[in-house]
Amino acid sequence: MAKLELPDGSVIEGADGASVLDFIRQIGPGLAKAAVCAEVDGRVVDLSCPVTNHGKLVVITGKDAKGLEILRHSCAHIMAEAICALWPQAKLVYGPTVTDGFYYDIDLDEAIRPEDFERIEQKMREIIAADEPFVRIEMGRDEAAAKMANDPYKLDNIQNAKGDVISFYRHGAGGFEDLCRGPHIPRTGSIDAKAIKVMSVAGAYWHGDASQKMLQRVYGTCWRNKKELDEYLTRLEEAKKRDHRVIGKQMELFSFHEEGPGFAFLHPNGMIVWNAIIEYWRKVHDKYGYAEIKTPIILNESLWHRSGHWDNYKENMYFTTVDEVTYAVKPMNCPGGLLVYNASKHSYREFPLRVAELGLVHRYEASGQMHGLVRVRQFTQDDAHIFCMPEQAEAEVIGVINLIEEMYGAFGFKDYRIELSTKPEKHIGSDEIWEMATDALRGALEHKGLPFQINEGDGAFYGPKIDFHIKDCLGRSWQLGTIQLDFSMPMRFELTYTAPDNTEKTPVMIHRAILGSLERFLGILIEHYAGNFPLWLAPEQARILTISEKSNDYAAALLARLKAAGLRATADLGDDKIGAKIARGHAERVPYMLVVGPKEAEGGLVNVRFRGSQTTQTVGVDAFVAAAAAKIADKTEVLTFE
RNA sequence: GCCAACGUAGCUCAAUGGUAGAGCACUGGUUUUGUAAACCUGAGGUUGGGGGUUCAAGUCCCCCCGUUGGCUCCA
Repeated sequence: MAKLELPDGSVIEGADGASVLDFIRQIGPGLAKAAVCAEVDGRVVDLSCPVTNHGKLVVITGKDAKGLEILRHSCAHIMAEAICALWPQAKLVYGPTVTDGFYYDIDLDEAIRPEDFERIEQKMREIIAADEPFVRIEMGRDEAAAKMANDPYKLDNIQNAKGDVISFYRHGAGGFEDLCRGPHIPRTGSIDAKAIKVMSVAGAYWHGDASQKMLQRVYGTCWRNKKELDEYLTRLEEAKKRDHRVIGKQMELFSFHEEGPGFAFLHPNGMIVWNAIIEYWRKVHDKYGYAEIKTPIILNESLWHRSGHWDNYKENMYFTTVDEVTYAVKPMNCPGGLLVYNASKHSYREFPLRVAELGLVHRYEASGQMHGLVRVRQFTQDDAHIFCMPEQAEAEVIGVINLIEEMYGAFGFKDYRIELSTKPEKHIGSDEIWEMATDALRGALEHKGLPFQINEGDGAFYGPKIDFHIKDCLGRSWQLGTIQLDFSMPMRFELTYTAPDNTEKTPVMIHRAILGSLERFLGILIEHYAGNFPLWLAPEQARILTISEKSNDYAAALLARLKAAGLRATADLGDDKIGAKIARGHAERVPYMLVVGPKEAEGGLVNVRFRGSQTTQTVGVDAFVAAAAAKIADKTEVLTFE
């Protein structure tokens, strides 16, 4: 007799070797139908798995996160079966689940096109309708390797598989079979045929290695039911509406042109947001004791030999030659900053020396990498270099973290992840100096009580670093800030300072960025706010809408009053009806619409309509100006008045 | 850079190989309006660029540029 204990402590018994499903049937037919897999003693197994001895049983259904993942993984196999039925010469490579779906990498000379998706889905629905069982076949590694001797991909998978038992799954009338660790759903019919969709196809290198063959990666998704699939598709639509490239056009924030691929053109509206960010940035940096400099964009090639960029980075740099002298367009700001440092002699008494630069850099990225403002070839780094003595490093890093917390908070990013990257194999500098630097970074994080993840061996060749990844309102992660200790540059540029003992020493250099790339940060902000900027960032903060042209004089006086108060305001004096003006104001994401007619003119009032809302509120002009000023000062996202 | 798809008016999109259109925006006019789009009118295009096939190309073929989705890389 075999026994299984349920989570509630009750025990069910069955014949030795009976399947997990046989046991679950004892609990109830409904559960047996809903079950996709089971956990026996913490190990996830197929329902067909025989039970011997005693154990603990947890039934997994599609409702569990684990169950959904199994549904998707099995769905990847069903898609593979469908593709093999349509293209018998297709070779299967690897088909894992990913967030919200799955993909299957396929080696096939004929291109799979979006027009083929419907055919693939149709075939998948047939396979699901046939409700064939998933049959697990186990064998030893050698036997499996012999079986797959003609398939280099599966042979590779067998070699990389953990454990001694290699398993295959067979389903479908045609005897479709694929190497897989499992577990899988009991029958193809366990999947809701209305809840699947083939999403896209893209190229992917085998093993992610650009020197290997390019495979076709077919992405699909699978949900518990049609409702969930539809919700997912709606979510994608919503995300698309937030796309900063779409909103950037709608709000006339920026544009791109063939004449400068990867170079953003900022329009007047975009510049307002840009300048608001920078104005705030300067204020905070002043508060934290930074000086600001500006160094040239184009510098003699020799500088880049000295900095090491020419050796490590020249494929990504732009060059220009004038009068037979070659110049490089800077990909980083540090070499210029070091020339500024070396322009005068330094004492430890000046330290820590914090020097910031909003530096425009160019990096030649491969064409396939560009993406709106988020990935460009020209961008502005909010850079800074801190020069200090070794014993000051940790306190300086703490100071940078404080600055980061303050700035991210102002933009509504409360949730971020921190990673500490340590010494890579290829590095310069002694182990002692690496240890000192890594301790400084770790010590700063521990002093702040911040949780962090360690990326062993992922630091730059010149020093360890801390990276900050923020989460936006859609839960997507973006790397923004970075703090790096650099041992290379101070030596290459022979930086010195006079130490308390009157000897010349090499300073420690901290290289840091808070927002990373301002262009990219603007793109992230647009998506984070879906274009609904808080008042302090909004290109147009208030718009006066007249009921008719009879109120134009009042509107003009009101506009002058708002502008005098420093508000970015305009007036819509056209002969459109008020409904049309309001609709346009909402569409253009104006935070405050001030409706004025004879009534308001008489009482010195404005009727305020809030962006995205139907509610209106009539207040005096002074009250409105004061409320708006307070919102701007607070950097709040809330528009409504108390 | 690699694989695939796409590129039509300022924007969003139509157009079996047979005269390139619509909505919004824009021009001029009518209307003087009270809370999510009044009406009329006009203008706007070497269909990304270049070559080819054809009596005829937005549409088919080739090359280039750009964009999109991924891979790789990264701020």
